[in-house]
Amino acid sequence: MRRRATIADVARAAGVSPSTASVVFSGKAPVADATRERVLAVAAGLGYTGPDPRAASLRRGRSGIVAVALEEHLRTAFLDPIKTATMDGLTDGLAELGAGVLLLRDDPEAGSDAPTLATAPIDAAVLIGCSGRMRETLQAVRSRGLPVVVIEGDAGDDVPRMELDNGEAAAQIAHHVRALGHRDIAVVTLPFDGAKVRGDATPERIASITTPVTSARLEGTLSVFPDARVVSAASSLIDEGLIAGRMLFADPLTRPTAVIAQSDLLAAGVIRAAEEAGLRVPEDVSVAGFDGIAVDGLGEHVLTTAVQPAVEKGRAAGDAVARMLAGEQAASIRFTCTFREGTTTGPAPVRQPLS
Amino acid sequence: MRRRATIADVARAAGVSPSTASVVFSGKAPVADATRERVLAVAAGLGYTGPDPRAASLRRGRSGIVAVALEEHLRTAFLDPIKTATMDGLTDGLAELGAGVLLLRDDPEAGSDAPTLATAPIDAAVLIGCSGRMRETLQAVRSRGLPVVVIEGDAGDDVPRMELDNGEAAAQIAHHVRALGHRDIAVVTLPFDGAKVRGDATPERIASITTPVTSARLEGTLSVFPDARVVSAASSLIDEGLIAGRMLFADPLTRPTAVIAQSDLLAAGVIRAAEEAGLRVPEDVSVAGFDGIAVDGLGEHVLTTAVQPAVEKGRAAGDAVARMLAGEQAASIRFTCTFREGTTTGPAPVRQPLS
DNA sequence: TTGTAAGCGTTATCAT
DNA sequence: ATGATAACGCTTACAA
Repeated sequence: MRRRATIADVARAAGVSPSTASVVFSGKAPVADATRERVLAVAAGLGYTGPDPRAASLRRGRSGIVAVALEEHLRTAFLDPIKTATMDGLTDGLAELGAGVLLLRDDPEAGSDAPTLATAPIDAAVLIGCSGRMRETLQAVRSRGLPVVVIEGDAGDDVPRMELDNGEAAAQIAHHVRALGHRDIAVVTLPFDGAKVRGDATPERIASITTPVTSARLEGTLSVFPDARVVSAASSLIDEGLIAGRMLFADPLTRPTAVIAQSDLLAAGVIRAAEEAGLRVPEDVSVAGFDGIAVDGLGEHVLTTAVQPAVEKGRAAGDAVARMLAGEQAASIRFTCTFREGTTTGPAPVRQPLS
Repeated sequence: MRRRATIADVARAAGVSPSTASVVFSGKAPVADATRERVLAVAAGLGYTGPDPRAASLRRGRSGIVAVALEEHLRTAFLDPIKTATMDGLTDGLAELGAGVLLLRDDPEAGSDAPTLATAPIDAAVLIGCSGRMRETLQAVRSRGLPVVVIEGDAGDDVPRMELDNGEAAAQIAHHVRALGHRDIAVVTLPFDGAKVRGDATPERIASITTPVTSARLEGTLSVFPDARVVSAASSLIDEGLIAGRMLFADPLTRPTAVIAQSDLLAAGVIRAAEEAGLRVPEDVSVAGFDGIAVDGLGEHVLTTAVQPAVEKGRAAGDAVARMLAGEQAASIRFTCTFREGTTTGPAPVRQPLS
């Protein structure tokens, strides 16, 4: 087989100019019916199935592709209900714009030549959960002049952000817990950074948190409970909450009466750990989450949590990209979480005085 | 601001040829350190951040992007645990190959100019759950000479397929149910086609099923229970199973003693419907699923089901694409499901004779 | 190690 | 309604 036919071949065989043939396929200008028929017939005969998208996108300066960069391994992202809900809204918003979604990882393995924000043929980028490490790649994208929108992250003041009132919502949960009489509190946090460290956090480590969501929620909680014990999880998974919960409930004398988890999945794990330790929720220990998703395996419990508008966040990001691509300005949007009191928090138990 | 700097501008300003500048960025040939430094410095000065991916991909003939086409709306796909598991394996396999994943819908709305298999700058395509409608688009891709792999679908004999032994596994479940003494059976199927019709199916409709998974599993079941009542669901969701279950359990006189659902989610819905109708599972009615995923809200039940290797399926598809891109042949693979007996199937209840 | 030159396949512009 | 032509920005033989 010879080389693939091009639009020039088709044009020549049909006895028209390349521009006419091009127009037949793009429909961007009127063409005589007879001419179109002929071109199409010739194209079919040559096995030409339409313009090469690579060439078209070079010429047009648009590829019709928007990158969605995730901080973590894609496998992890798909497991996170909040991310999928956000993606859902996002793909919706982008579809209206006529763009496809290219899934990208923030940090492709060094050796791999997988596409990155800097090397992929994209028209714009949406970063989900952008933290420090992403900054320099981001710089490359921005200096290419491509629109960038950030969901739950910080990429500088001139990059539109779609974010939550994480601090306020976390504080609201904390207030609720304090109003119930709790004084011995533990916080189970989302990851501090890419390092996936697990366990009790020192003040220094807390000061060095690079993940904006983690630090905003933590600040909200600590504003109410400055002395809370802080334990970080390596990712937002039930199993991670389980591990953290086991740590917290290991010593009956020092265990908290309430645990504030930074995600519903973590909270579900903490609850499981509590039950494993023979503690009743909420009679012996209260547990609160964050996100407002449906969690598997919680049984009859309804989590006390902050419900976030995840789909709307994604859709708003898509809309912002569309606007920027159209040359307009796009503003940051701050979404509001809704506090939901469930059945997993209750009055603080009365401590037995040490006789 | 003037037009964006190109590699030619950089080369000129650095006093080298374009090819040298190109090599500095691609690293495909040795360059004197001094030269590289100079080029890089000049590039930085001009705000040049590397080759335009669109131009590079035209020249190279590769874009580094593989399309993953889903039949349904992305939102729906993400809700399906099997699809996410498959995507998980797939993105893994493709990452090794160094390709990005472009999420595509099979059937973009007519008005939208969203990219399609025919118009996106892709190097290959993976179709998940390809049914009839996708065929013609597919034709365009194949005649562009791009590798195509299909997961759970049929795109012609020369397109490698990653599939399950759906028929055998379904038959195995049916045998299990029959061995328990059941004779009054209902099947709750996955969608027949894109139409999302719901309810009792006529033989004609059954004959016209275009979704391969649905028809393969159904044939397996009918091979054991030729007279089973067949009810189709509009999609693989717990709520759909619930709707189907309500239909089945509406009339105590005609209700089946066992329901074979084509997915675990549907089975979970059927179980919920049974409990809603005051029926105990499995004492009054047995329910079996398909997939082997963890389902939310099943309580203490362990579903009797066929466990499929979803992640492996995806990864194998990624590997197949890699092989085809390397010019090798890729063969179809048929994965085997594992029957798992749970607690949702039991002996058929003894019918009260009508006195 | 660096330079020359020839495209990659398309589409926008401007005539005709 | 159609045609001629010039980019779009880069890469890679091949030559020096």
